[in-house]
Amino acid sequence: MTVENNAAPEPAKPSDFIRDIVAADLAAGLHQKIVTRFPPEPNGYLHIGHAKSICLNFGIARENNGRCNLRFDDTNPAKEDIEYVESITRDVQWLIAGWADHCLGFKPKGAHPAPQVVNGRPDHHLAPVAPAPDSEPFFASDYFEQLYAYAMELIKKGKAYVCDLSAEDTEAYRGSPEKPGKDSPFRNRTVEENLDLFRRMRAGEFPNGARSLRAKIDMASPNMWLRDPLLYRIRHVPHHHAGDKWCIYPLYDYAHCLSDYLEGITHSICTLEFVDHRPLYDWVLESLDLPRALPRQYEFSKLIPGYMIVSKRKLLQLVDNNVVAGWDDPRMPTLSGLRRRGIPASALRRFVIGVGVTKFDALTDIAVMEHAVREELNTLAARRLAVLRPIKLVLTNLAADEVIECDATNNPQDEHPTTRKVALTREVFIESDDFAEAPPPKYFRLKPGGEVRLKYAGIVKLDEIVKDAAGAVTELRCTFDRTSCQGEPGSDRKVKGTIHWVSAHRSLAAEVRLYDRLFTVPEPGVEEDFLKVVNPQSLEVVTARLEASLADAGLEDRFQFERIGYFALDSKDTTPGKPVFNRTISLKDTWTKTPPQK
RNA sequence: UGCUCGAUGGUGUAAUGGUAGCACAAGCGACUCUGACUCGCUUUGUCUAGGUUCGAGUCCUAGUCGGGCAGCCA
Repeated sequence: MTVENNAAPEPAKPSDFIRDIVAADLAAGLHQKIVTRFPPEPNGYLHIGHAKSICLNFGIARENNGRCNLRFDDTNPAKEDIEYVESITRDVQWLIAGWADHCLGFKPKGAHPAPQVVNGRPDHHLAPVAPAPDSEPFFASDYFEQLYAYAMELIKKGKAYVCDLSAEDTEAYRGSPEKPGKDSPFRNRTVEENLDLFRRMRAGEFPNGARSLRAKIDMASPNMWLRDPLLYRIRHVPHHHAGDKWCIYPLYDYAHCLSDYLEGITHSICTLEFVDHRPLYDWVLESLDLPRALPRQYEFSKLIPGYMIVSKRKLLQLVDNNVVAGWDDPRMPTLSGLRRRGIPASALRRFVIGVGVTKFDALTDIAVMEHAVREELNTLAARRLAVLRPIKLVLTNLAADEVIECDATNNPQDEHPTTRKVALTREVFIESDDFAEAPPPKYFRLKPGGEVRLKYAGIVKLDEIVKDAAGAVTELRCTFDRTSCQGEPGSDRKVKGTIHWVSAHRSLAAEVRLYDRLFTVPEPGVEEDFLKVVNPQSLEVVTARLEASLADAGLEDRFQFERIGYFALDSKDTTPGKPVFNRTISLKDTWTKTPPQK
C-alpha cells in the first residue's frame, strides 16, 4: 500500500561495457575497492537523465561492494546556489533509498583532503564515509587549496602559464577544428614570472578576465581541448560553499580529474560529450607525478526518453513561461516532478537500469518507462473505487436508507490479499464512460436493457434512462439482483462487464489531476520551437467521487483506482480534509486504444 | 575539409569467430468480479561493398549515414 518499503525486486544483474571494464580491472588487481562518483553541478534540478547516471554509478558501487561519492562539481560560483545543493542531495537520496544508500559516499563535515605519504611521495586523499549527522557530500570547492598547489606544480614543470589574452583573443587564437590555432604571445613566460603572476591572480590583483592560467599543450592539436585549455579564470565573486576566500576558480577539465584523484575514484563515468575531453583528463593527471593509481574516464550515452525534454535551459523556459507550475510540476521530467507525480523511485530505477548502457545515441520509447511504472505500481498500489466523471445510478429495489457492506480486495497481487468494506446504497455514481445509450459493437458496459456487475457488489440491470429537458441523461434507474451479492448463490453468475462505482452519499468529492505527456511529438528537443509542441491536454482537472476510505490516504500511499489508473496524493496541494490526487499513469487500455504515435 | 564516437526488428538492448536472443511496442487468442494483471501464439532485424575464415553481427579494408567537438559552462 505504501512505498515505504522501497526494496524492489532486483532487475537481473546488469551487464554492459563499463561493468565489463570494472570487472576486468578488478580481476587484474588494479583496485581493491571500486569507487565511483556522481558529480552534479549545483545549478539546476536533477532530471530523469541524471537518474540513469546515478543508477549506473551507484549500481556499479553496490555490485562491487564499493562506494559512490556524491560530489558537487561547484567550480562556477556565478551559476550555482546552495538551494540546488539541497534539492540534489534530497533527490539522490530518494532515488537510491533502499537500494544503494549503503554505498553513498559522504565525507566528514568540513573535511578536506589530508596529507599522506605514498611510496615515499607526498599525497593528499579524502576517503568516503557513510552519511551521518556529522557528514556531508563532497564538494570540488573543498579542494581549491590543493588544486592551487597542483597548479603551482604544473607551472614549475613548465606545463602551465599565465596568459593575458582577452576571452575574445583567446578564442581567435584557438583556431577551428579544421585550422590549427596559434601560440599565445604569453606562452613562453618564465616559470618565475608565471609563479608570480598566478600568486597575484589569487591575491586579487587583477580584474575579472584580465588573465588566465592555461595548460601548455599543443595549439595545433586536432583535438580542440588540447589547444592550451584554460585551467583557471579570475572571478571576483563569493562562492556558495567556499565563501569569499577565492577570486580565481578552476575550470571543469582541471578540477574534475583531480577531484576524482583526491577522492580515490577508480572509474569516472560521464556522458559522451566528454569523450573529447578524456585526453585532457589524462594529461592533467599524468603531468603531476601522482603516487596513487589514476582514475580513468569512461563515457556512455545519455538517456533521452521520448516525449520529454532533458535540457536545463529548455526546462527553465517551461517554468518561466508558466507552461508548467514549477520545477516539481508533475509533468516535468525532474526527479522532484516525477516523485510528485507519484512514480516510485523503484520504478524509475527499474526503467533506467533496463534501458542499458551503450555509446549509441538513443531515443528511448516512453512506453518502456510507462511499463516499468505500471509494473511497479501493480504490486505496490492498493485498489480503490473512484469515479472520475460521475453519472447517477439508482438501484430502485433498495430502500433509501439501506446499506449493503461489500468486501473489496485491497490488492489481488498480494500473496494473502486483505479486504475492506465498501458501502452500497440506493444511489451510486458510475463512470459516465461506462454507460452508452447507443453502444458501439462489443460494448461490455451498461446499455439499455443490459446487465453489468458493480464490482464487489452485484449485478444490475438497466431499466430506465432519465433525461432532463435538454435531453441530457441525469439518472439511470436499475434493478439490483440481490442473489448476485457476495455469498449468495448467484454470486458467480457471469455477465460480460464489471464496472466500478461509489456510493452517492458514502463517498467524498475530491480534486483529481489527470496528467498526460507534456509534448505531442516523440522528440520535442529537436523541434525548431519546442514550446509549440506542448500538449494542450497535458493536464485535466476533474472533481471525482472517491470511496470513503480514501479520506485516510497518506502522502506515501499509492493507489490504483480500479479500471482507471494509478494515483497518489499531491504532496504540495493536499490539505487536511481536502485531498488532491494526481494521476501517475493510466492503466493500459487495449479497448479504447489511443492511435499509435508516429 | 580536421578530430572523435557510433550503426543489430517499429524502439531499446544482448550475442566477446560457432543456432541472431531478450524487453517494450504491435497483432491474434485464452483467462478475468479491473477491457488491468497473467498466459499462449505471431509479425518484424545485423548500414553497404569487398576481404580473411570451415564458419563473420563480431576480425580487416573501403564507403554510407548519424552524433559530438571551436565557453574564461559543466
